Amino acid sequence: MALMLYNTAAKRKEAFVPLERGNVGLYVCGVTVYDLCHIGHARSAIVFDVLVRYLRAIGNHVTYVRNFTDVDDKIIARAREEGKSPDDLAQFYIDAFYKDMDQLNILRADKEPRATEHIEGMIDMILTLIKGGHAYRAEDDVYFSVESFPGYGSLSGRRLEDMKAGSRIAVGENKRHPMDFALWKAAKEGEPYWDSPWGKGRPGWHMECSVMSSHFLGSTFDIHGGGEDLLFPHHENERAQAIAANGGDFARYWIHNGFVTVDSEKMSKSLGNFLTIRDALTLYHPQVLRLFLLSQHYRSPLDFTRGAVEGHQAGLVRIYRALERMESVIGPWIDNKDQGADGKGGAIALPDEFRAAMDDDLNTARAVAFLFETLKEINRLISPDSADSSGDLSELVRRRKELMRSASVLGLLNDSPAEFFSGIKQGEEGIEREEIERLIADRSAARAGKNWKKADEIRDTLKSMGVVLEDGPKGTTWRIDV
RNA sequence: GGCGGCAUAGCCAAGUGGCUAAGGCAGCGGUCUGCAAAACCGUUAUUCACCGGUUCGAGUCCGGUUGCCGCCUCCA
Repeated sequence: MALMLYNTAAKRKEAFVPLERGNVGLYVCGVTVYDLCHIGHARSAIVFDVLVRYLRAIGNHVTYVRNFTDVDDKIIARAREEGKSPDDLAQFYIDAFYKDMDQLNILRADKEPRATEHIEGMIDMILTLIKGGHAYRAEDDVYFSVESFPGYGSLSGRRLEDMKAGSRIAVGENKRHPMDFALWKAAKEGEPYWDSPWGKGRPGWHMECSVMSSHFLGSTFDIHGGGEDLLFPHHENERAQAIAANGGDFARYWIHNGFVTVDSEKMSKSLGNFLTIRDALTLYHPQVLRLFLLSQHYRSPLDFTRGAVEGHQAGLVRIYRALERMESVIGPWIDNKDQGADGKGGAIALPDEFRAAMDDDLNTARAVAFLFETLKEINRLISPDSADSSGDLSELVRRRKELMRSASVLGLLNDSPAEFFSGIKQGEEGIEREEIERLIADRSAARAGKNWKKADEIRDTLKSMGVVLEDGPKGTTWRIDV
């Protein structure tokens, strides 16, 4: 079994072989911190979170680098609007990023550099590019010369001639070629700046990723990821300038996740369908969102609709109910040292079917299907009329281990059933425990007297309060309807 | 205009030329239950947008048609 990944650069699935056996370097483009993260950021973060967890689960040591873009035109504009300093604004949204991503059970990267921490490195790279004839100064700006780099366009499958021909890009007065892009931008009045050989200014957008990825992972490293929209121009430019400056191959595998649409529309502020993670979390439990976002292949576009998400909520509730029942049969699930995908050590044992799905370009949809197949087995084993239920529990223990280990690689089922159900219940504050218990006691008395009419009335009353009853051999239990 | 992607059941969705087209949600029938709920069992696509072609064999490959979407400008 070997992990196959779709490499955008090759336009096909390739066997993933790291540069150094057992050691993987991964760089993912993070966010520009000028606003709250939306559901599309969540998808990207989750996809690469799962990639990291899986790479570790199969025994790799992973160095995961994810940046924050904290200097940028949008940040400057937004800070000005809010009367804050760009630094304060950036810090505010970095904090918000962590808050949202933590809820979605997204692991921290090993290195989380900010663009502003690497300005010197960027200046050095620009100097190298100028020296090598790949960049030129135009007044106080510096541009990269795309014509100086023979492979320009190969990553995104574009040809310079085509782009020039159909170009909607205005030819900057100072640019030699319309596709040339800024490496260094002179600061205008009132903008943040750093001193440089070209005067006060700030780096162009693509610089940071070239510099920071090379800084932490070397001039040739294993995987570079990001949203598909970053392929061009960002990744194309990032790669061109990095290779032009440092040599090497830059990233060997390029992975791009597909977009999220909301009700079939691309998210945009003008359409008013810009769904932040925060808003989504008021509607759905984070685990539900996570399951939904992993329920289709990462490269496919994903349409966020209420109906689709709620379908997955129903499925997740079913899994957690089974986990709850298992707790009463074989005790709570305890994390063993050898389980979980956060380990730094060797591979963990994963079911073959799960591995086969994940090895196939992280087919999380198939991996999720495996979870549900395992769930069915588990339910069968603990079903009251199951032939197996009386005797051997080792099969159940084994199945649960398979389920939980697989789920942990997906970052799912990390809550206990109790946590999950208390998290997913809505309107619980309006419900009085004592009142419910009293009604149930009344109903039990009625049932004992075979007064079914009264018993059913009480059940209906509770139902209208959002409480569902389950009569079992050990009495009546209740839960909040979800 | 250039480049790319997608069309599989009521809905979401997997499917890497070849046994009976995964899985989830919803629905229906059954078991269990006083009745329910939950769980289990069964059931729900002779067919994969449409038309051709290649092949012994195609949802899977090729060409065309239609429809939807993305990138080419900041974007996960």
